[in-house]
Order: sequence, then C-alpha cells, then structure tokens
Amino acid sequence: MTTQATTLDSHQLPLKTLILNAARKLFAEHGYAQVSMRKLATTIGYSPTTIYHHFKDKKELFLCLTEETYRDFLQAINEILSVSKSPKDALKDILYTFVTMGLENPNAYRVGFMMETDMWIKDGSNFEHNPLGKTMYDRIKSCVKKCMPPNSSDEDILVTSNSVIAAAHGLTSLLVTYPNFEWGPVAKLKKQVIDSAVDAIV
Amino acid sequence: MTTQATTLDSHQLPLKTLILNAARKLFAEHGYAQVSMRKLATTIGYSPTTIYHHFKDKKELFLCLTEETYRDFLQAINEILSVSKSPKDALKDILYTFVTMGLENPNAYRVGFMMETDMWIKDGSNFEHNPLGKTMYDRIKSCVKKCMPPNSSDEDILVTSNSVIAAAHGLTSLLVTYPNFEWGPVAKLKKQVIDSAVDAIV
DNA sequence: GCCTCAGCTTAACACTGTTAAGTGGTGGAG
DNA sequence: CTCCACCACTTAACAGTGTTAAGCTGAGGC
Repeated sequence: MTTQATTLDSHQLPLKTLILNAARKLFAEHGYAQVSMRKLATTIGYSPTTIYHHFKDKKELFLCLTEETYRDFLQAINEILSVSKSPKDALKDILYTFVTMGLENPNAYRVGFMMETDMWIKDGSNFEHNPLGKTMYDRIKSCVKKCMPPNSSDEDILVTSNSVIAAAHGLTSLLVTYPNFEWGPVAKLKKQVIDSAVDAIV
Repeated sequence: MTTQATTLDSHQLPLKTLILNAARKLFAEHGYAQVSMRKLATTIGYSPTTIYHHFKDKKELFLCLTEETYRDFLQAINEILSVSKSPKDALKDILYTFVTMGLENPNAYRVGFMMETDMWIKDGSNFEHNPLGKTMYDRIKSCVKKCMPPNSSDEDILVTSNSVIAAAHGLTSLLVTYPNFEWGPVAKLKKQVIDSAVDAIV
C-alpha cells in the first residue's frame, strides 16, 4: 500500500485513478457495454491484466464510478439543505438540481440510477445498497416529511416521498434515454413536473 | 414466402415465431445481455446460424419483440379510449394501465421504454421512430389536450403531456429497476403519482 | 434418375471478460 | 558488489460472445 503510493507518486499519478479517469470518459462516451477492458487498457497504455490488479473485475470498476456519482449528488443536496429555506422550496431546489445534474452528466446518471445492477452483479450494489445512495434518498425523504402535516403516518410520508422522486426520476430518465425526442422547452418541463409533484403534497 | 409457410405449417409452427417465443421468454427471465444466440438456439433445438436466416442479427430479433410491446400498450390505450369517459378519467385510466402493464411485464417495458437503442442500433429504432410507439404517444397527448382549456398553446400541450408521461414513466421505471426497494404500497403510489400529475392540469 | 434449391449445419473469425504463469527491473540485505 | 526478494507488469491462454462463409442434405419437379 505505502510502497505502492511512493513508487507511483514519484512517477506521475496513481495508476488506479488513471484507470478511473479513462473509464469514466470512455463509459460516458460509448456506454458500459461498448467499452472493453482491452480498449480501456490500450487507451491508458497498459495491458488488460494490469487493470485487474486494481479492480476485481469490470463490475467493480464500474461500481467505483457509481460511488462517485452518489457522492456528487449527495453533496449537492447537502449544500442546498445547508442554506435554510422553507421545506417546499428546499425540496423543489433539490429536485431541480437532481434533474439538472442528471442531464449534465447523463452517463453518470444512467450508471447511478438506471442500471439494475442486481441483475448482473449478484451481491447487490444499487443505490439502495450503497450508503451514499441511501443517505441521499433519506435526505429527500426527510425534506418531504417537513413539507407534510406533523401527524402524517410513516406510510404516507414514504408514499409521498417516493411519488415526488418518481416524478423527478421519470423526467430525467426520459430525457437521458431519448435526448432527441421533441420534449419541448426543458426548463418549462422541469418546472411543471417538479411543481405539480411538490405542490400536490397536502 | 408461400413455400416456406406451407413447408413449415405442415410440420408444426413457423420457425420464426418459435424463435420469437423462446426469445421473449429467455429475455424476460434473464435479460438481453445474458441471452446468447447459442443458448437461444439450443433451447429451440437448432444451430445458432438458423436464427440468422430469420433475423438479420440479435438486434433485429430484439426489435421484433419491442414492436409487440408497443402493439400491446397501444391496444390497451385504444380500448380505454373506446369506452367514453371524461378526458381526465380516461387519462388517469390510461396512465394507470400503462404503469400496471409495465410492472406485469417488466422486461417488455425495459425493452420498449428504457433502452436507448440509438446508442447501439445506429439506424434509430426507439419508440420515437416506431409508428406504433409514436401513435401511442400521440393518443396520450391528444387525451391531455382534451383535459386542457381549448385555447391552450401547442407548447403548453406538449409540455403538459410530457410532464404527465414523465411521472408515469418515472414510477414504472423505478419499480422495474429496483423491485426490492421499500417503495411502500404500490397501489397508493400509483394513485398518488398519477393523480397529482393529472390534477395539476389547469 | 438426376438436378435444383431451400433449410439447416459445420467451422471459423474476431471479439469479449478473465486468469495462471512468467518476466524484468528495482530496493534492500549480506 | 552480489544476490535475493518482491512487485509492477506482460504474455498467452480459456471459455464464451455475435456473426458469417461455405457446405451438407433431403425433398420436389422434370
């Protein structure tokens, strides 16, 4: 560990982050399935096997990028929450930022929120299993709670929170999946989707 | 064409539909990437090459199934519209059915509405390029239009229609992607998402 | 009986993720 | 200075993928 760091730092850059940077770029440009370990290896100028010395397999490499996505989203949410506003305004802000960040970084969004990793990665590693992902979800939920009457049941809070998230996610995933469709003015769309979801809260 | 039909009908079943049936089942069970042409071939008792005599490649096979999905959804929508109701009730019905059908047939939904086929299938074959998919979309849009004031602008109609669709799609895709997450009572969730989206229409 | 031809198969190509085994050079010990 | 250990890295291979060129086979028409 320490020896590795010294050896590599003296040269240029930890190989692990070099791999991650290249992978992020390639995945974002071509998509997960289109990037082979060999291609990734040649773009960084190493043999394929070298990657396997830093990541168990292609999935783990992919999950490292997922982790980063969750971290970014969570940080954005925390920043919004740190600036005190009315709960509804904060919630709208969060959702708006969520959608905006997703559209700015479509591949990160896909990786973090649109891939049923359980299907191919047996040991479950979705947002629901990731601490950062879960924290993110809980932040939104507790913000929704603050928008609701104090005597609301847990079930109502859960359902309302999930409804609001579903609306925001629906918009983002549609725009990310079909970017060329005639969606109309995106800003208006964002506003309408988020407002109608949040304003529907009793 | 005709000779093929006679030859095969005399035996049992057109090979093409036999392939489609097997593929639909396998894709639904294991997912697109997990089903190889060889596996598909062995389950129907033929050599892999035989499949290529009926479908240009794996993508085309996949797109045939997509087509079926759109057909099913469109038919359901048409049936709802044929029973005359208030536009808002019809719209809610349509969205509710849309979500329900998606949850009942997750893999068909994924195939039809969650895969950015443009990314891997160059000659564009998403719902936006598919006549049935487009018709489906237009049916919903015209139903939304009927829910709005008669003097609404085209842009408003477009945005409102897309907002409503985003909400329904968001819920469906979330439940399909993360079926094991604690979503709360699904029926309630469906109702809340759809009602708040539709009732937000001015 | 022979020819045609459709339906199907065999065998191969170029790729994929992944790993066992090996290489080469640098750092430290004697 | 020599030798050894170790570690970053590579080569070569395995088993699997989508796909296709070429060949087989057996039934129908002349």
